[in-house]
Amino acid sequence: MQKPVVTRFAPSPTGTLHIGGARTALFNWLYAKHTGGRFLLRIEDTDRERSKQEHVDAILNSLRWLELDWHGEPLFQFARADRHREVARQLLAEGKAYNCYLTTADLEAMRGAIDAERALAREEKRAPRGPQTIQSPWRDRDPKEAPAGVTPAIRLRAPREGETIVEDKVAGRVVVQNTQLDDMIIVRSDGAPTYNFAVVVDDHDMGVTHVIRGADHLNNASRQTQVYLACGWDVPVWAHVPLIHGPDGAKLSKRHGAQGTDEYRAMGYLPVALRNYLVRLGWSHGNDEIMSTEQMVEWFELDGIGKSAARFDFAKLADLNGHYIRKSSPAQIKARLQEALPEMENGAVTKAELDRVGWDTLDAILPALMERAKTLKDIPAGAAFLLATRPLKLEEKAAKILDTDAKATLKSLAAEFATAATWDAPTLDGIIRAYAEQAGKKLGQIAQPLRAALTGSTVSPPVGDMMVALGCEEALARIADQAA
RNA sequence: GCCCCGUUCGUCUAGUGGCCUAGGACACCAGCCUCUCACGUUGGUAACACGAGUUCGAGUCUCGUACGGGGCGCCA
Repeated sequence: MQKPVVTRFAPSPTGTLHIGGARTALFNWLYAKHTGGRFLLRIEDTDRERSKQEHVDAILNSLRWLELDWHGEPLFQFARADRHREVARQLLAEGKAYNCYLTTADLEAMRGAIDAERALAREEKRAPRGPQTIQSPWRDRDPKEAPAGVTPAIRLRAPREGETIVEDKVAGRVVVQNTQLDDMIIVRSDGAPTYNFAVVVDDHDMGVTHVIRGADHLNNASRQTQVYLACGWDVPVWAHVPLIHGPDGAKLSKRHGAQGTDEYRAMGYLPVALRNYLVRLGWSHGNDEIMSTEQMVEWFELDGIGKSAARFDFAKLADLNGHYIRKSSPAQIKARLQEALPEMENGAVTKAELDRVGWDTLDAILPALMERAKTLKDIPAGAAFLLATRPLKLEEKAAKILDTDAKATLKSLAAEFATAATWDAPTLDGIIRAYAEQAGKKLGQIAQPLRAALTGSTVSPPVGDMMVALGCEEALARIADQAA
């Protein structure tokens, strides 16, 4: 029987959840769901300087927001240092690792010598001589010769001949000559286990069967393979996912606008849209673009992952987001908005305003706003006319529309509206249409001045909807403000 | 510099030797719908990096070149 699949996401809490990390987490989550396996979380907090609890919280929050649930409690890597050292001791006892008494100064000197030889070789147009990696003499030296007072680092006794092969589900078969790999340090001289070692021990202990992570770790995979082999453990299935680049093709960075998942929330993107966008970045299932989470789970396979890096395209994300906003219920959007508004630009002010007048004020116009929104930000922006106070400030174009003719139209229209039997959109629309017909004018000649008077703008939801949202009194007052 | 990886429309991608006069989506352009905007809808512009080879036949296989990315720590 096939072992049940165990995947994991292992972020370092040195910042917020990077959008690339979000995709990695999504892929791991999807694959676990797809195979009926488990998705685990491990916090790689061994960098004591940069690891912060606030970052752990931020990452966990982003994962929850994305609705990527993990199995059990997150494992903290730093807390497992004793276990890592124990495995290292075992390797030492078996002769698969050794104490290395090289000092930092020694290493610098050796690297300097290698660089110098390489430079010389280039000049003389010949191949560089001697080892091209750090080769510790302590690999073969008698430990009795150890200098007094120097605490050793522990190095893995890696094979110096042959090759190390990584069978990657995405990259394929990656072969690295062992001469390229030095004896990696697994425990530092201060007793702290190194990343490439701790990762292997943890993944093994957690029972991880599939390591799905960024392609920036592909080189690490060969080193880690050597650790697995030394320990006599099964090597997991590797899948190194190509990185996400910014729109200009360079590594996604601050300059591109947003790297943190929390920033996308603040920009008004829906988790369902972000998931759909992210899953199509580097993975495909035929020509399917829009897919439900259920479909993603059903379809997600490792061999659907592409080999090349993808550029982030905000326009496509926005399109997807608009789609999912339209598919949501007004209640869902209202809830999302309440959640995200405090994080948005000027959102706190808008939220205070809406809290004051009551969120129900939005109800009449929300569906019309959702129809037009690309991000949640567009909702408060589109509802701004509701919160505005008379007399309205007119945009230049709006002022232009309100010429003498238009003002006269508004005046006679106001009288018609005052007779409305009920104040709802169909009735009001009916009045507008009847008036246009009777006056022999196009609808636009009536609706545009109305729009200008109601909003001070030339762009808005349908006027009928807005009049209902504003209420009879306010709507008529705004029309009267602009009427001749 | 060394090692590893990649390269199909502007972008994300389909494509696993003949179904490709290369398909879809976003973006863009034009039309329709229409009270503006948006939605929807119809159509359009637009790509196999380059060069050799294998083959009856190559976007698909091989090699080279160019370009891009990643990695070279007692960081993670």
